[in-house]
Amino acid sequence: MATRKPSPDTAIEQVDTSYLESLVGYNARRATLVIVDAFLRNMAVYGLRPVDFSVLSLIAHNPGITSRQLCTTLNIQPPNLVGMINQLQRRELITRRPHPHDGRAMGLHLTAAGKKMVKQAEVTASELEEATTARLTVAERKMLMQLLRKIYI
Amino acid sequence: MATRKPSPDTAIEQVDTSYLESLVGYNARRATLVIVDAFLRNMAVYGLRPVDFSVLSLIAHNPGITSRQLCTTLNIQPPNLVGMINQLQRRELITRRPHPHDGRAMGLHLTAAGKKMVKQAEVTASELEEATTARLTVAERKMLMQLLRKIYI
DNA sequence: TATTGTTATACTCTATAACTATA
DNA sequence: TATAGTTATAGAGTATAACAATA
Repeated sequence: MATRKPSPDTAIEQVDTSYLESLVGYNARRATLVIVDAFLRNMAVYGLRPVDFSVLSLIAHNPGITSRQLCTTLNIQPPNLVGMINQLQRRELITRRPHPHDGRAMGLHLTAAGKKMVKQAEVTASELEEATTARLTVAERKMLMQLLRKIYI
Repeated sequence: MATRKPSPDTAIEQVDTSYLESLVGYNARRATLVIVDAFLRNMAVYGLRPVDFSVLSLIAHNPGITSRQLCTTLNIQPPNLVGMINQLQRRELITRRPHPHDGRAMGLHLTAAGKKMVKQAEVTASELEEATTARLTVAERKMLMQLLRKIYI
């Protein structure tokens, strides 16, 4: 029979994480890290990090969106978006056009190459969703997202 | 009637995030950020970040745990833990004692002050759990953690 | 030969202050 | 006066290489 009560200066064989595992935040963070890791690996072929994918996808579904709107939607500080947008433009995935009503702003649009990449990347993202939630049923996956939204919305 | 189909160079009034919201990763990350933000605010009185709290709590429930075990459990790189441990020791919340079986390692233990702080901090963490999951029933909260664990374990 | 703890270091991510041009 | 976009910069977080002491 193994010793149960840890006496002073006893080595820990198995780490007890039961307390941390009783916290939603701990579980949410661990799950997020696993998904982000898988995302980084699978999106590397496109040269896209999660944030780049989010930006491109939002431009795809919102042609003409401004940098400011991207910042608000994705919780990015404006100075931190500048470099990303410049890089996406240098890679000829997006273009900047004058905003129709606001001379200060620029509307962001995908190039043909950008559209093609987003299309492919979204397919990869879907496959990734399947893989990371492989142990969940369709109903459970839906339920999980509903519960998560109840926290952040 | 409002214009429905966005023509070239049309301003985006309302950003359509429906695609991103269909991804588990996006929802998990957003929820995690909300919880971490709340955690940072509420734990500031103790001078503890989430990682400091996790470290102290693991030492509390696993007296004698080594740095290496903390790193493995929390997915921290050993060099990045050194500073945290030093700081917690300087704050007289933990002590390092020789490991009983391994001369290379040090067992980590809470001081009386450390035990007192962990006790209080865990109460605050519980209150925080209540607040961040206020829109979830007890059953939903349990379900959420089970579903998250199915992703990361 | 492998592992624990450590130092030094670099790279990424995120945040703030301040500027310009337009509103 | 306020906002969009930008520059410069600082701080936090995270990663790798290499070392001494011990297994």
